[in-house]
Amino acid sequence: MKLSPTAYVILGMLSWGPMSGYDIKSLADNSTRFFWAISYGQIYPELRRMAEAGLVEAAQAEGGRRRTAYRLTANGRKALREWLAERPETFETRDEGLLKLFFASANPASAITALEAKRDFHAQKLEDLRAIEATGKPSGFTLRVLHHGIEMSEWTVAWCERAIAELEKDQQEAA
Amino acid sequence: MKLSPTAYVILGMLSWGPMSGYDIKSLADNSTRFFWAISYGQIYPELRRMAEAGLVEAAQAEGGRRRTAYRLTANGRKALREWLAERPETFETRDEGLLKLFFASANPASAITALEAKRDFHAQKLEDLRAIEATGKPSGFTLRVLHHGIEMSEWTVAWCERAIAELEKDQQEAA
DNA sequence: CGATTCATGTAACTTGTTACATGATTAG
DNA sequence: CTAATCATGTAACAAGTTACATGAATCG
Repeated sequence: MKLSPTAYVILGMLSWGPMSGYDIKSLADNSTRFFWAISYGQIYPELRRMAEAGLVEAAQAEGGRRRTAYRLTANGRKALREWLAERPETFETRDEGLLKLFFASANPASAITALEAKRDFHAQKLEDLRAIEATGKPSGFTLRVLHHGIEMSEWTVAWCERAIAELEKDQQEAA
Repeated sequence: MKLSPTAYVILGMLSWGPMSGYDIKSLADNSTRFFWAISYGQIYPELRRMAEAGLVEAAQAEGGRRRTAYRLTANGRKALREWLAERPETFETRDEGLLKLFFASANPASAITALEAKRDFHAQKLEDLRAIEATGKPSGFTLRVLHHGIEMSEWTVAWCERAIAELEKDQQEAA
């Protein structure tokens, strides 16, 4: 059975304990979203398919709210472990800021706007990641990934600042 | 008329001079692909739609090979300039290496494999970008974007090396 | 003359997002 | 009581990839 990388996000989350689709989405919005976003439109159909394939099973339907928590089956854990052992292949970036900077000769004034937007985006991301760090929850591998995000965002903000300063200097010299 | 970011890649390329769909694809594979990839399945239908909308027009159908080069119309240039002036919003990453590292507690030995694959990917990218730099073609904004890619790749390769070394040290201490 | 490159195009598929609908429970 | 949160789900849409088909021109 071939699963999409997104299905493995679900499997990975369930490896930490039983969870509902809602829990998975909430967790993803505070963690993997920075390097692998997922949406409800994927989660619920995928959970159902994985249940049919025997990779996950309903864990509880306890009192209170209507809610289905899923847990990994032995097959599900095996599928996750096998996927983890394979070399990752997807490393994609869609950066509209770099794209606009790249074509900025058609509108040179837009270059600084694009860089400011890129800087602001990563500054916000940095703030979000530091807030997650402050909760003290991540440890081990997840903490390492968090630190990657923090350091990368710091680097990116600094790069944007530097580029903006250089462009502004160019403008002054041209004037 | 609402255009997809990918359509603006085409418009941006045409702002440098008339080009065929094939030319656009070749150029993109040596430049924007690192932060905004496009495929033939988008280019040809998009060129046709933009021609119908009056943003581009066929420039030549000169002798030799069958070939349609397009150039920007005044409206096309205007659309490009307006898009450039808007704040960019899309900054997305899909990093399967970080994803596997994030869930590596379910298979700890896989962490180093994932990091090595990530390192190798960015080392290859660095090599590609340096080869482009060596052609001496990029200048101005495109050179700045190229340098962003080079510096970011260097940073990433170094980060991976460091993380691998730390994980290997952890393993030794555990043994 | 055979391989490569130039060149265009489409169909099927995969993937993912957005918006909406629905309704229970809980906190203030 | 009412707003927020918990919770599930789908339909329509948007975007993009892959594989394939076709064939001319050029290079060795």
